[in-house]
Amino acid sequence: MTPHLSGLNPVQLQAVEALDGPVLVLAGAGTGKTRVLTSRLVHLLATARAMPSQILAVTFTNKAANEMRHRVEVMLGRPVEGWWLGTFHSIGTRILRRHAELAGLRTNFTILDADDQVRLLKQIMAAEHIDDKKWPARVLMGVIQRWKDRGLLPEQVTAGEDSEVANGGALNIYRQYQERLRTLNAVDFGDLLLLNLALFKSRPDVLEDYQRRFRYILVDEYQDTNVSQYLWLRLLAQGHRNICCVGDDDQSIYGWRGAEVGNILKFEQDFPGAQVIRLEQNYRSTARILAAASGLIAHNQDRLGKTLWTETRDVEPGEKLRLRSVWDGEDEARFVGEEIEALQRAKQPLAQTAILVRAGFQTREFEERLMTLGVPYRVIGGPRFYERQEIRDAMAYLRVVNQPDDDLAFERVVNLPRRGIGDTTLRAAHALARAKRVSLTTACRELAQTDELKPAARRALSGFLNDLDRWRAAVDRMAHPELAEMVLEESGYVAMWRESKAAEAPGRLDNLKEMIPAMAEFESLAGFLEHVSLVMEATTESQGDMVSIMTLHAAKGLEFDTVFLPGWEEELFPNRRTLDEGGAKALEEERRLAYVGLTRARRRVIITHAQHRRVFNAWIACLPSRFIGELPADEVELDGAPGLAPAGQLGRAASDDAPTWRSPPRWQQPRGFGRSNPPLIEGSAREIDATPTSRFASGARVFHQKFGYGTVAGVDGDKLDIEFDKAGRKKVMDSFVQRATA
DNA sequence: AAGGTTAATGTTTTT
DNA sequence: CATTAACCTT
Repeated sequence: MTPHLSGLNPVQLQAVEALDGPVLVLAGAGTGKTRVLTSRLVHLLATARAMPSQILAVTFTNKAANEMRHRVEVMLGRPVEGWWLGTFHSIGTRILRRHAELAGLRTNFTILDADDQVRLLKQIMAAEHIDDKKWPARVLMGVIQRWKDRGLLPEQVTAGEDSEVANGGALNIYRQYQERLRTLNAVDFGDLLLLNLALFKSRPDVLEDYQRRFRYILVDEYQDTNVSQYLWLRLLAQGHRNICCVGDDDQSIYGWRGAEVGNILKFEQDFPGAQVIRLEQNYRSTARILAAASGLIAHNQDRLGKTLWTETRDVEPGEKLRLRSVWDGEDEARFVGEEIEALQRAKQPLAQTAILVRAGFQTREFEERLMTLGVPYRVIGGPRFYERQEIRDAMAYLRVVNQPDDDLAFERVVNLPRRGIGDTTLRAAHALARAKRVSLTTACRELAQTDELKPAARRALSGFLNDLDRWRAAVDRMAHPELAEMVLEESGYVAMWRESKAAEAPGRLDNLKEMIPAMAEFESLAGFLEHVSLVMEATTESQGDMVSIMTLHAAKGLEFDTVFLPGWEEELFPNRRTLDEGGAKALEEERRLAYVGLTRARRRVIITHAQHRRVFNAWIACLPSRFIGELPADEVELDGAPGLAPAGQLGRAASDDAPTWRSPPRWQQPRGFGRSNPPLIEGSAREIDATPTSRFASGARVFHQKFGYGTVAGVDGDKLDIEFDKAGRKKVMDSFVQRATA
């Protein structure tokens, strides 16, 4: 047997060897998915079934693509040249650049990021007199993005779908937005796929060429594809029909970004005669963790159904999951910190420990605690290098040099540092640009020729345009890192920070210095700019033995010995806002997120829920997440102070009490209703929807569990301003205090 | 054109 | 509370 096939279990082997025809591999968490993917690619190449250039392998992240490339090359023992391996977006870009002129673009088109998109939209909305207050640009952006996710160009959006947003003007804005992008010789992320679709539609000959080319297509994380990606794949696969999609419907957590679980659920209908292979043997987690995760995810309706199992099931089930009830966020961080120190004392590597949270803001308390304890940690997915202000500014300079029509970049730097090109000048330029349907640079050039501007402004503008011309002339005769250095110096941008007295100025200069050598890795300025647009993340993988803190979304695909899952509370997780927006479907996605969290753990899971949390400036009572109630009781042990734990919750579905997502959380229901626990704290029932009026008036003596006795100093709806005897003046929810008894 | 003040607004975010 | 964007004043 060939070496790349050895060590695979029978089902994995089946998945690797099923090369022809449509194949769906349902790969549960920890079942060796990556192994199968890479082996399949190696199998294709090793058996010479396909040349590298005939293989299309698509992933969602650059990380996944890089890992796949690396593992295939290691297994094969040689580098692979010329294959189409990359993210949906990078391959979409590659195809689009080859045929740019057919899509109304030039080859050097710019890829805009979310920030630029919003700024562009704001401009269009302002011109259309749409109230930014009523319809924030971000919301409209979301609407447009969603259309793009579904593969819809403006002319394909049906009138009925338009009405709800921006008084029926969203489609109009979308149309203008697309027009404007073409003028700017720019695309956004959605376009990278969408314009591929349009290209394939208008030029069947081009499509046919790719259909012939890609004899074998491989797709990772298929459950996360949106409609546009799905259509793209389906078109490309129509030639040879050798498409293999790998995914796990239970790990679909990007629905809010347009991913359609439906794509994976209906694969067999889309590709008749498809083989469906289920990878169910888990090599990662203990039997207990698997049982808990399976028990939880069984509460979802929309799933293909898989049962994960492990060979050690009966022999050594592993530790029970631990459930800990804590007083508040601070207490939670303290508890997690202590547990981590205990692991440290037990000589467990910190790198095998992770804290996985629902939302980014939750990381702060853990960071603070670990910092105090001196436990090394890293936060994954924080603010990224290329999102820093100074880097974005520098990038804008380079963009505008590389592509003169990139208005958003132009606007960003035209008066940075200040060179006397202010509002008035720009307003005139904008007006001219809009009237003539040209880019801002072009408009500015024209403006500098007329005497519409005051002499000072005119001189400043001409000066800047001359600089741009000079820099552009240097693109071909200078190495791009040197060019960048020159641009940043001559523009006065670096000087601006050098002279700045701001505390963060030195740091910003350091970052700029760091950027220049990083550019040398790319063959050209354009190559560097594309990398930044498509990859965004800095390649500096910090190493060392550290605890990882990240969101559940960021944790997908990773694994750790010990996983802490804090914040398992109603409202936070499942997230209230998500539920409000997405209903029952969203609840299932939240549950999948919980499932992803549990299945990251190899040996140990510690779940916590806080009884109170500070939300902005008020304290609120929190109930344990319904997901806690959905965990099989046998697999979980209650940890710590008895009485505080949600006894009686465990092992029965908490969602029995709150069966639908619309029903209010249990603590809002009348006392004694159903099987609800009595509130842990007297008076913790709180009104949400009704306009709240406080039971208390100014001057009332009250008692608070955390802050002790105090006097009500002011009442604002259900919020009380209380002067506490010991804790000082605080704003507190009405529901959180009781009348002082003494 | 620049700086300072006030008001709004707080999930997840592979590309 | 803490951050950011919009606004208003000089």
